[in-house]
Amino acid sequence: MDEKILDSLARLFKLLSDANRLRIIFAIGKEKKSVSEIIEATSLSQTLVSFHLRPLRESGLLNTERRGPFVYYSVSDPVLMDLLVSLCGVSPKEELKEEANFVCPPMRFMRKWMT
Amino acid sequence: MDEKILDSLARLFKLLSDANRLRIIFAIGKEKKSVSEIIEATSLSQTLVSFHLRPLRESGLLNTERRGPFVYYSVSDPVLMDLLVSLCGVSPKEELKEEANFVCPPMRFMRKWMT
DNA sequence: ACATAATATGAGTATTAACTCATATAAGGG
DNA sequence: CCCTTATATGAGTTAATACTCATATTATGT
Repeated sequence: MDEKILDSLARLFKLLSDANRLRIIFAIGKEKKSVSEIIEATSLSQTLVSFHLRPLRESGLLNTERRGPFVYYSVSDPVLMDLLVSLCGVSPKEELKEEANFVCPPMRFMRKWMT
Repeated sequence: MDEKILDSLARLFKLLSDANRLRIIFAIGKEKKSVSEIIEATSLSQTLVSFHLRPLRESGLLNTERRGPFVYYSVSDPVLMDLLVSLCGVSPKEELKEEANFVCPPMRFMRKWMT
């Protein structure tokens, strides 16, 4: 059993294990959102949003693109968004729910743990 | 967007976000393993194993069953094991790999993040 | 009842992660 | 060049989590 793999799996789960980071990811959804928009949507402080954006960006879960004074963040892999929407049964944009309704066993398992 | 759901999702990810807890879950696999066997398989100290078993048990991810002086732990939902095996591409028992090879998008996404 | 093996737990320490504050950098407009 | 807005970052604090040690509990055999 390779220790490296366990570590990287634990790292991925750790990135997703904070409610504020999840809020931020949900706020971005499948669009490109500037930091200001994320702050507005989440009601978190600017510093806290930037603080959480860092590990999400550095791990590669989020992409950035600067346009003038704004930095736009987006979820690198749309499937991550589908996965979270599917797990939570709630989408920032209602129409996302359709395409996100995964019915494979892993999804069913995880959904069981949502209260 | 319901805050409760985000919290419970974060909690589930948190349970899976520690490499030692993953080691313990992998050590159990799809069988029933006594604490002694888990200690032996993981080379972690007795106290540390019991320490990590507690939240896994209390959250319901693991089941317990006492037989004489031994307490046997098992993974409550076999799909969790499939999910982890599928993500890591490594199984304690080789034959598990077959049935664990999920090809749905969420799995492909997560697998991308394993180094 | 005592000795031993298996497991759990309370209390303390240490490490890490989350958060805040002040300040820095970057861009655009006057 | 200065001023304003947008974002990032270093340093410090607090809070949570991982770990250790000593000891408690539960069960079994004698």
